[in-house]
Amino acid sequence: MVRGKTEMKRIENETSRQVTFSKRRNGLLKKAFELSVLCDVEVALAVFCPRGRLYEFSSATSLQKSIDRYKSYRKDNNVNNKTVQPDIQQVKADTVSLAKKLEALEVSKLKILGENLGGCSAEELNCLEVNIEKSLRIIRGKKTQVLEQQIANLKEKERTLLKDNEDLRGKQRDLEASLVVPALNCVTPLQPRGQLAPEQEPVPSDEDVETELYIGLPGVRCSNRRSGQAK
Amino acid sequence: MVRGKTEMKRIENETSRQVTFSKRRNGLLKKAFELSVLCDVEVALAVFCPRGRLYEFSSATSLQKSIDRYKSYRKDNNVNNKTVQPDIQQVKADTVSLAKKLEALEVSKLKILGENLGGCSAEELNCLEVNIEKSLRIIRGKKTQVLEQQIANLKEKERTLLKDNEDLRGKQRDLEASLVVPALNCVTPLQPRGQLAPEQEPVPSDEDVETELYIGLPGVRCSNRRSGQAK
DNA sequence: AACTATTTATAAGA
DNA sequence: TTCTTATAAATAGTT
Repeated sequence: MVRGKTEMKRIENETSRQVTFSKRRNGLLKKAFELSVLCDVEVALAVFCPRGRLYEFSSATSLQKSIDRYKSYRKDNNVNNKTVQPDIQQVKADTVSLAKKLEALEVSKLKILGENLGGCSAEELNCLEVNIEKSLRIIRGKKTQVLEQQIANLKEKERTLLKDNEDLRGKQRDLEASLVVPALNCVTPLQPRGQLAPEQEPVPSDEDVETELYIGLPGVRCSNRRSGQAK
Repeated sequence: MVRGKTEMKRIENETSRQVTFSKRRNGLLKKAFELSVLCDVEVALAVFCPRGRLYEFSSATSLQKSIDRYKSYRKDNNVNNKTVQPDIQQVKADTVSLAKKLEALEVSKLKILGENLGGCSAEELNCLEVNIEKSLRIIRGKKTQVLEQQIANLKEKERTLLKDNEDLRGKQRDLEASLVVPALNCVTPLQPRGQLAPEQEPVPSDEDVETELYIGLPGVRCSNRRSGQAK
């Protein structure tokens, strides 16, 4: 909040975390108090610090009273036995409900995937077929779209590479020229493999020059002898 | 705190108090959350608004859990609480787990149905396509099977009915014969309605015979009077 | 703990 | 309710 936004995650430095805890805890307690006074509402706050201490605030006469009110709000007003029970039942009910939804969804998915079709009527099967055909169309469309994008990207890359090649060839020609003119007896330069346009064929020199192009296989040489030719 | 310090006492203006409550409540909840995250401590907060609603925050899985921790802190942790608490947590964990599964399944189903394909790679789309094509084959096969079964059933029914018809016609012919031979003047027998082949047309008798076919309507009799006939 | 540069919170108005 | 704005308050890092 100051001198650079604080990232909303646990402060790793122990001391720093301790200091911040102290400051912010007070701030929070103060704010809780102010809210309860200004707006005339009941506020209960408990902060459990790591080393076991407890900081609490309640605008009611005690936090216990607030807890009781909370329980009352949660409709489990009774003493111990029943205090937690309804809550657990609520949660269990939620779980059961979720489990049912999950099962229904699983059955539905299985049917869509063509499994577990035992009890399906012709009508239901037809409905499934229609939905799946539609889905297939959509998915194929999306796939085409994705692939076309990939192709477009690759073509763009190809264009860039071709242009780079062109530039390199140009530079190479310049270099060749600057070498051929001052020293006619020392010519044939290395060529990039492949994609050589005819006009980029190395100019045969009058000299007995052996040019070797090496490809990446060990022991395999690609030689381009001109010895006999020039004679 | 702004445009003139706010006096720390109940805001008397109803509307103003309501607005301030809303704003400060949010601020307080936010601060409680921040404290719990930054300092890695458990914070529990409950605000009871005048109109009965409850706003709560707990960095634990639930405010109830914080209350239990509070009780434990206050050394009034009775047996009941201890026995029920782990259970409730177990059930809650189950619920969370189920909810996650449910969500994943929903996403998966949507994708299969061609919706929500935003982030799919070409590979994923291909996989979907293959699965769906397979499913489509299965469903179409099943559909064919169901329809063929229906056809088979109908054919079987037809066969049965034809056979019944045949049997009935045979009985009819027997009856006819037994009636025609001993008493030539007493003929027209009951005919099954419809589906009468031409050769089964009742042989018109020479006698003045009144034949009535009764159908199942109340008050309608189906008599085959022969009284005059026998005279 | 005190200081301060900044960020946040928020009261009032729209 | 939500947005805007001026200003009060909170607070991170420093001393």
